[in-house]
Amino acid sequence: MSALDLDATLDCGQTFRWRKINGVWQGVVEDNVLFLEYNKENGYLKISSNKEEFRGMPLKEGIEDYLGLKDSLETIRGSINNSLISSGYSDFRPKMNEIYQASYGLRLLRQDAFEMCMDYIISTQMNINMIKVKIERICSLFSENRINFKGYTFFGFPTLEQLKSLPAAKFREAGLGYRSEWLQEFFMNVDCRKLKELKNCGIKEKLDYFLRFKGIGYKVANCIILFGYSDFSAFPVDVWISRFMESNFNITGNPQSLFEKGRKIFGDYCGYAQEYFFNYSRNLSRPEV
DNA sequence: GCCCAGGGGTAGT
DNA sequence: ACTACCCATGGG
Repeated sequence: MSALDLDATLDCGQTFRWRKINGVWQGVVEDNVLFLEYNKENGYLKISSNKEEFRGMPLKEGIEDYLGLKDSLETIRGSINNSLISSGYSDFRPKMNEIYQASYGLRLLRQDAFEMCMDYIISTQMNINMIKVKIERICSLFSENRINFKGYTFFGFPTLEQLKSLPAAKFREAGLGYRSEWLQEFFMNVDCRKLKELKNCGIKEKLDYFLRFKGIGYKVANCIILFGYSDFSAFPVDVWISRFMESNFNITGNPQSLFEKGRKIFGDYCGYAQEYFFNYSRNLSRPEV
């Protein structure tokens, strides 16, 4: 088993439907309920689910894919380091090595693009705990998606058809504020076939599609592309990344220009670097996970 | 009461 | 292209 930091992976702002209870991570991924327990000493990952399979794969194989365990962290870090050198930023390397240490075993999940669209439209100007609560509130509107597992109740992620049936007022009731109309319009206008086609497209084409929706700007679009398509050339810039780039690398600018700079400096795996930065910065500002 | 959160739209330069 | 201001909600 390759190196894995399950706590960092499931609690670094890339996913919102996981919670840790009595040492066990409980999560909902699409319509799968998953319980994960990781033993750091012997590297054993205990998996339970309401289903035998995950995304058409045997459970173990499917979860290892979901967790990004097939990513070679050495390859990724090598690529980032090479990019630092070729872009003329080799003086960043000591700081990067410190960050690698702090985020060792953090992996980017293979998540669903449609699910990420809703999650990150909601995420606008909200903290992570609030995002989790709001998403859960929307999911629980559909009692037909209820899944009972090991004495707990979960809700599978709603389909587009289900979400289309919600008027903006329903989102208001759920406490989504000014994001309500964005969500309603998104579900009315999104093209599921296009979402699938984008898997074979470059980041510019993906950006071009998502930026047309109200409520999706540069940051949200990059999150969808990074977390929903596992396109590691995306580089979302939020307040944390913005502050991090300035205080550690003395790089300033608006989010769009930081996106361009991040891509140039950190290269093909800048999305991985970005998540290391986010995890590193956020851990410094809170006492305990 | 204040400030802030994985920002974005809009109107004004 | 850049800036200033507003936008709901809830927690510290």
